Amino acid sequence: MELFQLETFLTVAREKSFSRAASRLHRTQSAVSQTISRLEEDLGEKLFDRSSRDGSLTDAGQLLVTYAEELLNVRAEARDALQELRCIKASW
Amino acid sequence: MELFQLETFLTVAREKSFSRAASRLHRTQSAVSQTISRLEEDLGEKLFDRSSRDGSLTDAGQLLVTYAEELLNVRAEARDALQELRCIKASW
DNA sequence: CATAATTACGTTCGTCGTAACCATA
DNA sequence: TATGGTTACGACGAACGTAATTATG
Repeated sequence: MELFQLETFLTVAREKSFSRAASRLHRTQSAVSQTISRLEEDLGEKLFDRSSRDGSLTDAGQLLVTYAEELLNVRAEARDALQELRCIKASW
Repeated sequence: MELFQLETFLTVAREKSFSRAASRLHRTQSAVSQTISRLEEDLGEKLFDRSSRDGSLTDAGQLLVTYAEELLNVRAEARDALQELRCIKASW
C-alpha cells in the first residue's frame, strides 16, 4: 500500500470511472487498471465492483477511501511544512 | 515521497545509524543509503547530516519525522480496519 | 455496436545485493 | 586502520504506453 497507488485509487473512486481517472491523472486507462489491480492484490481485497460499470466501490473500497484521503492530506501537509521551512531559511 | 521511503527514513532516524537501520529492515547498508538518497533528491533537501557520523537529522529531517510517523500510523490503521472488515464478513 | 476495462508485450525506472571506494574516529 | 556511508554495476519488479481483447449497457 503506497501513496502512489492510493492517489490512483482515490481518483477512480471520486470519478467513479477508470477512464475519467486516467484522464485526470494524465495516464492511460490501462495504467490505472494495472495500478488498481496491484493494490487489490497487495490488500487481498477487490476495491471496485466490476460487474456493474458504474464504478461502485466494494465494502473494502468504501472503507479505504477515508484512510486514503487522510494519508494524502498528511503528505500534502508534510510538503507544505518543508516548503515553509525552506522559505524561513531563505530569509536568514 | 512514498511510504516505503518514509519507513526507511524513520528507521534510520530512530536508530541514528544507517547500518543499524539496515539490519532492522533486513536490507543492506547500501540499499538504505540509496533509498534515503532518492528521498532527499525528491524533496530537494538533505535529511541527515553526514559530516558528523552520529546520524543527526537536519532541520528538514527533524520536521519530517513527525509527518512520517503519522503517515505510517494511518497506514497501519487502514490495514487494521481492512482486517477487521474481513473478520466481520467471515462471520456472516 | 460503442464504450469501458483487462490482458499482453516490450520499455523505463526504482530498489535490490555485491563489491569497490571514501571518510572519519 | 576499522567501521560507517557512498558509488558502480547488473538483476529484478512495478510502473508505463500501445495495441489487442473482453465485456457490458
